[in-house]
Amino acid sequence: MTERRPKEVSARKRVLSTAESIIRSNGVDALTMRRLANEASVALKTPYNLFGSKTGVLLDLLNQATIALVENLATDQDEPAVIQLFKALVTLETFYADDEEYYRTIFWAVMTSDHPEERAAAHANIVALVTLKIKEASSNGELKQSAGPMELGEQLGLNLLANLGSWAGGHLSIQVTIAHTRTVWAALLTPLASRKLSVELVKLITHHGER
Amino acid sequence: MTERRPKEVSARKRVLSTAESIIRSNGVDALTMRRLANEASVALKTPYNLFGSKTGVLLDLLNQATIALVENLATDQDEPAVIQLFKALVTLETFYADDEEYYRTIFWAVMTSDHPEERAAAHANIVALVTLKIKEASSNGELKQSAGPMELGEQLGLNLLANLGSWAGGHLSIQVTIAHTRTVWAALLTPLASRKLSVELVKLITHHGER
DNA sequence: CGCTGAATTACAACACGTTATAATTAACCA
DNA sequence: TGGTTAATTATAACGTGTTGTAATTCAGCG
Repeated sequence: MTERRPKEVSARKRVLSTAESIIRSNGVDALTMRRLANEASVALKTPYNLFGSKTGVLLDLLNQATIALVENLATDQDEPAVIQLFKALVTLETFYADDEEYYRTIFWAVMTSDHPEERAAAHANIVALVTLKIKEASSNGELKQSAGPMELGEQLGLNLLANLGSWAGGHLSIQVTIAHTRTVWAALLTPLASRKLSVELVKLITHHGER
Repeated sequence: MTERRPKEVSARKRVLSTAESIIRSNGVDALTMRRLANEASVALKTPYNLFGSKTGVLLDLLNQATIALVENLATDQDEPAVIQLFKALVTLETFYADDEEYYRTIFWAVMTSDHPEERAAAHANIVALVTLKIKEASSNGELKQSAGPMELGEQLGLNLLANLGSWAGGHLSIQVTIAHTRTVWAALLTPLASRKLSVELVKLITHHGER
């Protein structure tokens, strides 16, 4: 019943950092389980014990990145919740832009894995997060009564997710991707925003004309 | 230089219909190249000669479906181009809904293939199609001058694509997916629409409150 | 009819993700 | 210190997509 950790932990770290460095230097196609095991100095089976599958390894890398991203999200609680959402979009953009190819790669790898459970988790998380903020905005009087916070939050969250999916799979930069998301969010929220909020949203939506 | 067709054509048809029936009866996971070759009474190498890869086979199935879909798109040229776009959304929805699991499967298979060229093609196609209609709308006076047809068309097309990607990979129905697309399209177009068009768009956007 | 050349075939093989098996290692506890 | 037990190891194997090779088939042409 007692769990043994020391060796497993170090092997775990070694596998993860080896995976990351292989991806960084040679791309995700170069990441084979045999090479990973060799370079991490573990048996082929060990990554399977620790992470369950190749996707499990990549998911762990993605989770690491997501944790680091969420730490950067420290929001100013005094600001309107809707504005916090838009600022989070900026944070996300600059975070991913900092190492775009790497994040794109692991995002795509997890997204296209056969085991759909992992996709569903990340999916539900982000929608819940956005919905939470929208509810907050709603109870703060930032939005008109006619706005259904659940549907609105789901709509915004799913839009972000869908766009990130396109980003991961394709040839759009994270900047363009987030710009599209911002435009759609602004277009959806503007008709529902209270007067005060509208002023700030108009600034955001006018970005569309440029570029 | 002369091309021999008879045998190749029949083999081609046999491979495609066999692939389709395997997917329909046992899912895409059951579609292995060896099984496909066996049931199509063809050597393992033949599908590679004809389609290049497994993804090539699936892409051909998707193209078949797309051709059938486009035939259903026969639009009423007298209507405003923007309204034609929204009606095309309805056509797409009912077409996919008719056999949702099958279309979802092949869509996903092509979308997540390693060879990205195939993705890029479908990608460019749909964006071009939407952009064309938006340009038409613009020169018909359906949209205000401030609307940039290129960016707007790209934005709408990419949104549709991103949402279809989510649909293919996930657990959202095609109805919900298209509803989201319709809402976003309406939200983006409404501020840019001429007075006459606005009236019709308002009807569409009010779908959002329900369900 | 027989020839030619391209398509198709049968067969083997490769690298991949993954799993099974049995032997080995090493942390924990008495 | 030595025994117990779980993790790790080495090794082999399976099914997969894909490719190479050499033999075979077959439409078109003289």
